[in-house]
Parts: sequence; structure tokens; C-alpha cells
Amino acid sequence: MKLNAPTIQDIADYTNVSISTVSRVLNGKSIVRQDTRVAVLEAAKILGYEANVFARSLAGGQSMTVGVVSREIGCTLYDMVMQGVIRGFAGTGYSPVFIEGQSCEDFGSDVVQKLINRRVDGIMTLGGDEYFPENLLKHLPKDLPAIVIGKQVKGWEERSVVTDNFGASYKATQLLIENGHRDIAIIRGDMSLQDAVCRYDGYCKALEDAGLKVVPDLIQNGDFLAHSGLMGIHALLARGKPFTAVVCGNDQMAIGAKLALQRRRIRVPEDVSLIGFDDEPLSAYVSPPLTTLRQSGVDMGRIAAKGLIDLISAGSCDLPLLECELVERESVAKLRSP
Amino acid sequence: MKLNAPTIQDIADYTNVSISTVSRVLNGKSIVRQDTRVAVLEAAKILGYEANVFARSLAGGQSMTVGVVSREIGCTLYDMVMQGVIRGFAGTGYSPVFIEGQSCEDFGSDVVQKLINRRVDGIMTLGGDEYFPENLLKHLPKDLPAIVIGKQVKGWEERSVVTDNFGASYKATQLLIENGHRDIAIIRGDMSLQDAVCRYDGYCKALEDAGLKVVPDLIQNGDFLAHSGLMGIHALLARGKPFTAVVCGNDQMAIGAKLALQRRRIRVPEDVSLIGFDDEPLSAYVSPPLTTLRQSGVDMGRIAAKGLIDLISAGSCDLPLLECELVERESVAKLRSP
DNA sequence: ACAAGACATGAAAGCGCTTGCAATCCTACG
DNA sequence: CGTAGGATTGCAAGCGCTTTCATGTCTTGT
Repeated sequence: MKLNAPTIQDIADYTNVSISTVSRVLNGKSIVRQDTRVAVLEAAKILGYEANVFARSLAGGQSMTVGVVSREIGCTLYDMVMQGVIRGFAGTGYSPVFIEGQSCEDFGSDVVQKLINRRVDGIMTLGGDEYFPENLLKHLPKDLPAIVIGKQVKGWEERSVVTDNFGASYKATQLLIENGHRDIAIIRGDMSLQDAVCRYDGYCKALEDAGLKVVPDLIQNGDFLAHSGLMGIHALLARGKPFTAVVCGNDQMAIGAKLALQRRRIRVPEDVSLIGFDDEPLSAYVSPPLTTLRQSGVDMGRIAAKGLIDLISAGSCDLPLLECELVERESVAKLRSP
Repeated sequence: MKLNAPTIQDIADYTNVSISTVSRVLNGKSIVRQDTRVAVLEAAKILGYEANVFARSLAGGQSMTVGVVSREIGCTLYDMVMQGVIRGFAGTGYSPVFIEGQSCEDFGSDVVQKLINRRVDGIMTLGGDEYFPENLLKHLPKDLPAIVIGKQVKGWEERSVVTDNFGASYKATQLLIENGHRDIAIIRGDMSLQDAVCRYDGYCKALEDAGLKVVPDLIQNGDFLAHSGLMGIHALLARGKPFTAVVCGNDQMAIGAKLALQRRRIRVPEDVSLIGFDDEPLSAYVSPPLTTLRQSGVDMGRIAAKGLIDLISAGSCDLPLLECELVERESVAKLRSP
């Protein structure tokens, strides 16, 4: 527990070279003779050297910290993404610093300034609504590596990790259609968030491709929380327009919807089929177990972390479009012949 | 978006004092004449000065970072605690740095060294098993502010934020007893974690206080995940010892248990009552809605963050013992007269 | 064998901030 | 009015590391 950790000076003494040389081999960017390099590296290992992040950063090197900026937190998926980010950076030497955005207007300059003051080596944004990552991104120094998670932003396709919400929702709706359903309702998530609108679009497209109509009375808004799923069913029912299936913006709402249905003595899936989104840990254990589309927030976070590190160190990264896996459980059933 | 943020030098120039003086007023620890102080502060505000964390830390000041060290993550509650911690530090100037512990043996010196290298101003530990926070704590420099979350450690009573698991579990069991239940099973959480054993102890005590026996055949181990709740019911049932209620180590397991029960055509709560722990978002929406004990991980995190800041700046903190609130829903019913 | 490069390395100047020590300025007191 | 002693402030030395710029050192071509 030495409080005075070894410095490059120690390594220099040990190796009989100057600290400049030590610095050079440690950074690996300049040319150093092979044997010197080896000697220094060895000394570093023996001495248990670990760079002082503060000194390094002060001197103009990397700060080894990356900024993670998110709009207000609260959505389960993005909580998981943050976990993934934390784990993704664990052991890499980089530490994520979280910055929560407040006002949407000033989001740009304000936050960016904070980030710059912190001397972050890169940033990532979480989630997205109408303005969010864009406002910030446009204020960013163009050479600051950045990755956006959870929103498709024009010009950032290469540097974003997003799940194919549209495609997944399309698949979900299609499953319902294949099971004979024609009157398919939807309880949408918070439409100010891109995830929600993509999922809605997928639903519409699937309907259209099957020659079905999108009927306004079967569209209900929610906010991604269970309670809005529950209320959504009541609202849908109140309209009098019959339906035999509903695609929900996420599992939380699906589970809320399920409860509302069951409370009304409407059986799931015998009377109406339900499909969710996310595959939360509990979704497999409600009754009936929820059919859903699996998406892993933790993985997104991990992938993003790796991507950002690549971007910082190599100048480029290779990010996949995340597909959702359809998890068929018991909340979807074939439409009974009327 | 000035990349060259104002420095104390700028303030010094602006105010016609030396940087030493500026530094002194900014740190507030030394004596500075009132009017100088005011002038400097004003200049700082006008210039939009924000301290360079790296320089400050390098020079021996605070690093404005705190270490958050946790055993392997994965438990929902502690995920929430981390969220709370992040939010708790948001806007305070301090940034949490997360360190995940690997091997248990070396947990002490190894991690502490990392922390020291990072020059953290304080640390907090998350969760606890047989050895965890202790091993680390004993290697800590005695003057490094620290707070332990989620475990009661001798000598750290004043500096820990823990929920009264024992009391809460006692209450849960008592509720069952009051409802006429006598054959009360328990599905415990991962007993290597203190939370789980405290809850088990509370269960035992409540039983004993009511003149009931703790019967081994009604004790089943789980791991806090839903699946273990499901398996737990099967195991319990297989033993042939009848029971009319089961207290579960957390909501996840309770929900798993519920599914297993329903699958076996055993009704909840008519045939067996169920009580969980945590009050997860979904727990109110399963059917039947789960009776449980509410505990807020986010609050724990927030409280801990505030506490640590107090500890760092004031040298002391005042932390409450968190009580759990009994949330009565529909998974517990009076025992039907046989 | 000699000069021109190509290579390697060292010296030194900071990065922005804290702090021990010395210098300066007041105040009260004799 | 002179001065001791505390209140304020300025100086300067780093904290550990990156990065020119300059100095050697070693190859090669002829």
C-alpha cells in the first residue's frame, strides 16, 4: 500500500535511461531501440508501475476518462446499458464519467463544456429523443471520438450502436398476423423517444405488407411503464373496437396490459395475444410467460464501450446493428376460428 | 467551446493578485481578506472558471473522484444502487469510478492500490458476502473516507447504509402468521450474501417468537433469480411436507415461485400465500400482484453518495438505518380453515 | 575513410494547481 | 511616533508526465 507509487522517474533510474525515453516506450508512439524498450517494459513490470492518470492528462496526454451523457435516466433498458458500459470499461484503464443532461436547449454547449473541462478522451450518448444527441453532437469538437447509443443519427451511422427496433417490431407484428390475427392493437411507448416511434413504424409496415389497415382506434399511447400498459388496455377496451392481439412497446407495458386483461376476465392468450419487447428477466416468469423480442442493454453498453475504445485508439470502430431475437413463449396463440 | 478554459492565472490577472491567493480562496481553507475573496470569487464567476481536476489532483489537492467498488454485479438491487450513486453524485463535482472486484483473496491490497493510484477522495463498497468489504476495508489507509453499502460491518456502523433486512423479514413472516399460517416455507437468497442471511434470521425469529418451529424441510435455497424460485417450489413440494405460505428472498424468486405454483394448479393466494422482497417495478403487475417489502436501491445509492461527500468535506456523516415498508397486495391471504 | 542522413536519447519547458516559507502590510499598544 | 505580532499575500518549488529541440551515435553510399 505504498502511497508513493512508482513513477517514470523510478523506471528511468532503474533502467539508466531518461524519463523521456521511458515515456516514449510507455506511450508506444515514438521510436525506441528494441532492447531499451524491453528493458523499460520489464522494469515497469517489476516496479509495478501504473501511470498517474492526472499527470498524464495534465501534460496533454490522454485522461483515460470518457464521458457518458444521458438524458434523464429511468428507463430500465438504459439502466442496463449503463451497467454494460461500466462493465465494458472495467479493466481497460478507462473510466466512464456520467453526466446527466438537464435542460434540452442548453444541452449542447453546456454539457460539452463540462466534458471538455473533464478532458474526456471520448464520449458516448445514451438514448435519444427529438433533439437529444443531435444538439450535443453538433457542439462537439470534430476530433473528439464519440459514439451514440440508442438513436440513429444522420451522419453517425458508423458510430452508433442501435438495435433494429423497426425490424424487430415488424417481426413481432408479423408473428401475430401469421397466427391469424387481423385486429391487432398497439400500445406505444413514449413517442418522444426514437425507440418508440421505430417500433410503431415496424408495426405499421407489417400491417400494410399483409394488406391490413392501421386503425387509429387500435393505437394507444403509453410511456414504457407497466401502469401505462394497464391503462392502455382500459382505454382500448373503452373504444369498443374489438381486437384479438396487442403488440406492446416493451415488456413492462405488456405485463401491465396482461394484468388489466386478466382483471377483466379476458384470457391471455386464449382471448387476446400479447407480445412485448426487451425480454426482461421477469418476463419469462409471469403467467402466461411473455412472448417478446430479446434485446440486451448490457450487451449494447459493452459493445459501445469497446467501440469507443477502438475509436479512441485506432481512429475507427466496427459496430454491428443489433438484431432482436424473437422469444416465443406463451402469450401469443393462434386466433380461434370465430 | 473554448478549449483553453480559464485558469487560476486568468483569475489572478483579472484580479491583480497572485495565483496563490486565488488558489487559497478557491479552496477556502486559508485566510484571505474579505474583499480579496469577494473579488476573486466574482472574477471566477465572470470568467466561467472551473477547476482543472487533473492539475488539482496532481498538486496534491482533491481528485474529485470517488471509488465505487463492488463484487461481481448482477443483482438487480445493486444495479439500482449504482444508478442511485451515479445520480447522487451528479452535479456535485465528484465523479464515481467503478471498480469491479475479481478474486476475493487479493481483493484487499490489489484494489486498494488501484484506488490509491486513482487518487480517490473516498470510496464506497457495494454489497457484501463473507469476506468482501472487510478484506478491503482493513487495507484502507485509515484516513481515507469510506462508506459501506449493504453490509453491516463491525466498527463501521456509523458509516454504512444498510436496510433492516432482519426486521423486514420478521415483519413479512409475522404478516403470514397473523393471517393464520403455521406451515411457512422459505426460499432463501444466495446465503453467501449477508442480505440473504439476515432475511433468513428474521424469518426464524418471527417463527420462534410465535411459538412456531423452524422446520428444515421447509427451507429451500435459491440465488435471488426467478428461476431458483421456480425450482425452489418444486423442491419444496417434492419433500412432501405441506405448507400454506412461503416467504421469498426477493421478488424475482417470489415470481418464479408463483409460476411454479400456478403450473401445478396450486392457487396463489387461495392455496398458498407468497411474499417477496424489494418491490420491483413489475411486482405490482403480476397476477396476483405481489405482497412485498419495499426497498429502494436508488435511494440507498443516493444516500450513500451524500454521506460520502459529507464524510469527505465535513469529516462526518449521518446515515439512517433504512426501514422497509410492507406493501400489501394480493399474494397473501388468510389461511382457510382446513 | 568521410559526409549525410537515419536513429536514439537526453535536457528542459511546461500542463494548472497546491503549499511551505518569506516578505509585506496592518493593527494595536507603549 | 515606533514597533511587535498577527493577518495577508507573493514566490517558487514541485506533483508526474508529454513533447519539442538539440545532441549524439550508427549506418550507408561513394
